[in-house]
Amino acid sequence: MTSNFYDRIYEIVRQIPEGRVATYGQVAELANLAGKARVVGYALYRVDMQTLDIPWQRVVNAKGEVSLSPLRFGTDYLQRSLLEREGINFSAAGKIDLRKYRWQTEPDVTTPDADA
DNA sequence: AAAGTGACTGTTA
DNA sequence: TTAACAGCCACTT
Repeated sequence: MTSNFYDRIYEIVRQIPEGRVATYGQVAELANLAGKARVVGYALYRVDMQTLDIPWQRVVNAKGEVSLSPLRFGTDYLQRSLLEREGINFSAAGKIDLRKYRWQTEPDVTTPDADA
């Protein structure tokens, strides 16, 4: 049961620090599963039902919004609550500023756009 | 085994 | 800016 993919995914998600969020695509990439973002979502979908040891709430979609299944309707409020509790701020549209809260595991140059 | 589904993402309009 | 399409791969039936 549970393919290796899932174990890898869970491992990554567990490493997301508080006050930070990661996208499904990002988690997939870190888990060596680039392009399989949907699989990540599927894995987390199961995790929610099996265990709560994983901070699934810190995983959001590329739009910076909380994604959820119509089956879990209502849990979006829970997820948002948990994230706000960690210090993450939501916009009026209910979106997260990924530029600021995205879990960055790689050193980027921040694109110093010319010389101001 | 084939077809359908999905907690996604990037491109195009 | 949002909305719709297609691509993507694993899981379920």
